[in-house]
Amino acid sequence: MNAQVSSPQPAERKTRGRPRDPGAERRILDAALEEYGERGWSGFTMDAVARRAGVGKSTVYLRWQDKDSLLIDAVAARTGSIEDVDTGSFHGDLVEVSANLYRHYLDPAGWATLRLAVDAATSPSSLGTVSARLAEQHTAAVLAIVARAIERGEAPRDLPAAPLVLCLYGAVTMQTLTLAGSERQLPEAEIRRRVTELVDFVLAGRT
Amino acid sequence: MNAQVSSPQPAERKTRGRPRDPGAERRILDAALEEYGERGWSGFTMDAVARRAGVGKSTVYLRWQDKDSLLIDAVAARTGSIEDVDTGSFHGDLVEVSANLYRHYLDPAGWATLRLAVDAATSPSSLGTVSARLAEQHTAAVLAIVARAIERGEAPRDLPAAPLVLCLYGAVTMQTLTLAGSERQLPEAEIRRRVTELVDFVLAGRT
Amino acid sequence: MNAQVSSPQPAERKTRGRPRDPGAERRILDAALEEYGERGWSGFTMDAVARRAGVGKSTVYLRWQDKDSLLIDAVAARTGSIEDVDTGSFHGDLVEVSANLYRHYLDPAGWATLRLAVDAATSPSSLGTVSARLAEQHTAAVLAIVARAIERGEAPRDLPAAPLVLCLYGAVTMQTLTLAGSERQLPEAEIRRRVTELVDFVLAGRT
Amino acid sequence: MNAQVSSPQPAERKTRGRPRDPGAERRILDAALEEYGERGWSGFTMDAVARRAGVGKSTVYLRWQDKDSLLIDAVAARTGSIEDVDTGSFHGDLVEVSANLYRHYLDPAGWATLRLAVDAATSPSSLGTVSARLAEQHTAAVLAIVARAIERGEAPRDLPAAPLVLCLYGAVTMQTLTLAGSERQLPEAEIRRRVTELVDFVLAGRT
DNA sequence: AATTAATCGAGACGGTACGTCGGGTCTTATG
DNA sequence: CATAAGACCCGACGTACCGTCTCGATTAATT
Repeated sequence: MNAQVSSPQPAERKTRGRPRDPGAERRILDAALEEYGERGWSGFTMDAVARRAGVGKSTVYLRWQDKDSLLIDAVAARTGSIEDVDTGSFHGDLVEVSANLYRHYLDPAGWATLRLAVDAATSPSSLGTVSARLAEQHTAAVLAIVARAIERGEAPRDLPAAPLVLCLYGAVTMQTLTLAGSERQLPEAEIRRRVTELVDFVLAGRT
Repeated sequence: MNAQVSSPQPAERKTRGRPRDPGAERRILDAALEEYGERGWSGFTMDAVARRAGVGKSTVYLRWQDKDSLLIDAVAARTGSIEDVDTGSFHGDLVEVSANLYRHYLDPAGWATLRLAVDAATSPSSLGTVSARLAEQHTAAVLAIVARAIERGEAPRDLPAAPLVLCLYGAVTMQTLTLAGSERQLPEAEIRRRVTELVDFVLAGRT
Repeated sequence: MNAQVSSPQPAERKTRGRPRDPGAERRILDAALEEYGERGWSGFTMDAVARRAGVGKSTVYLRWQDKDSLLIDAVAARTGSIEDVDTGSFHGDLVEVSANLYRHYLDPAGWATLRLAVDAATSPSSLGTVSARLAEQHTAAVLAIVARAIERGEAPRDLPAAPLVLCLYGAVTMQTLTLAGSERQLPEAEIRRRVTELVDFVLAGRT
Repeated sequence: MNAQVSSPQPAERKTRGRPRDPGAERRILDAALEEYGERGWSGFTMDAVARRAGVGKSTVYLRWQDKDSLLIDAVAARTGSIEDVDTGSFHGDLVEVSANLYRHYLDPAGWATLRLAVDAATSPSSLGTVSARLAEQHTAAVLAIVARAIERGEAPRDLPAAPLVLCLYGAVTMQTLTLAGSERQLPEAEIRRRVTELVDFVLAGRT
């Protein structure tokens, strides 16, 4: 998916003057993500990002109005491809998509998505919609899974999809929330175990 | 409840010289909360807090080692009394406790709890336990509710309490996450409606 | 006079390709002078000059290698025709030429000449000769006047011309130096009065 | 002399809070002068000054509002003790004071005084008076010399002192103006020779 | 007519310095 | 001693300009 979230300039296509370096954007986003991963939020510096991307600060500020916007986009760019999943069974799909989210949250960049969403919720800025947009992407993916399951007759026609998404994603979020720094290295098997437990709970008596 | 979380210096009682102004602590915490509510995280300034509290910066730093600690305490001080609930029915208790959480999250100070928990999860600092402690409080409360329900025969003995808590709290969290600034004023009825939907979903086929 | 001082590229005459816009040079110099007059040195910007001249920055940098060179030329272009003066008497000539200089210094562009000369004196750049060249022009003019006066018998054959030039020009310079922004609008009569006083002093006992 | 020219803050004496480091001011001024001497105007950086002075940038900006103000003060601080001179004879005094000025101008810091004066004359800022104040100091010194000479009977009672000062100082200024970088190392004897020539010219027929 | 080569306006580029702001510490004089 | 005030060092912020570069679009002189 990976749609720009707060997105560099509305892009008035006139092609007057030197065109923007098409590679710069990618390089900056990557640099931002790496910096964020290595130094964390409080060590995250625009100067460092620019330097690492081999770019002048003006080039960064030409595309993003401030630090937050950049980080949001950098982080949102990573938030793709969680969603498309098709294992053949309803239960399997939910486990798969939840495990994806779980893994996403264990990655510093992925976790940053959540942090920014939390920030955005109360901040007076215009970025308030970030979380909503991100959430929509996820929701849509799970809704597709549910629709498929209903088609296949694996789920009742009146299965309340919205609460299901909220519960599943929320549960994963809450669980990763309690994992401190060192514990954030879970083996794949453990992730699947935890996720399966949640899916089982959510699906109990509905298949 | 309101246990100090990272807490002003243990304060070795020796009482030589001028005693600490007993009101200062409260004034600082209040000021911190107000500042945080009005300006958000990025506008939250130690100078501003001190000024609003009518206090010197040293007085603040004498009690809290840094900005994070202060905000954590300021926020934790508000985080009380979510938990004890007894409406007489399992369903009612869950609705009540979820609504409490919902309301808590709509308050800037309450929301800050979540933000700090998110921060703490990846930060190398010693605050990593904050979220855990907070989560424990909540979990314990819901576990008590579940135990009571089982006693009353309203729930099966093998009801998986842990996933239930995660799903319910997670779902509330995710839902408030998508609420932007202006939408964060929900009428009580709307809160109950949303919460009831979630509880119904979680309890379906289990009562 | 108006010789190019650091001058737009020697221009190797080959004339293939589009010829340079003949008006651009003039427009840029004018714009530079106006900008300098309005904003002063620290507000003098290449972008602004280009914009005002209705020209791309490349067009400017194609003709002058840097900001200094442009300003020098812009300013030197205005520095003409101070020198040729012939009133018929020695005293009259000196008054005339001094008044010319005085007026020149009250004009922002003229004043800029001095500023650049001062800059050039210590800067390691190759502009070091600017002041010298300018000074030579002036000196030559006054020397001509002195020679004429000696011919006419108005001045002794051993009149030390060099110190005379230094004193006269120096005195005018120092006097304009103490004039702040608002005071730099002197009526013609006042200029003549001040200049006459200086010439009288310098000529005393020598005619 | 060395009066503050644009001078750090009017200084509202209340002595609340930590007093300003009394050494900082001196250290900053010295650092500024050294930086200016070594790197010249265009290489003169606030960061470098602060670093060299072992001081934070805020400490600098607390005392001077911007780069210009600092440089003016740094440079003005050096402009002292040119003036007091008493060799016993009128001619000797003038030679002495002129040689002092000459030497002052050959020093980068001293030359900067002139540069700033020139800047100040046209700049819209409030520093327009710098040059005037500086000039006054010098003028006053020479006037004292003239007065003494008249007392001693070495000069006529009606000697026009003002033009004399202007001519002498102006001539020295103009002469140093034509000296390029490398030529600015004159042996003491050469300075005296040049200065004596000027004084002789100015005094001719008046002693 | 097609080609070639230079110039043009526009504006993005990598840098560097600016002046501001905030964190956390330190130093006074006053309780 | 603690306190209120406020200066201190540090380092990041976002802006502004410099001088360079790269576009697409002219504009002539040369094929």
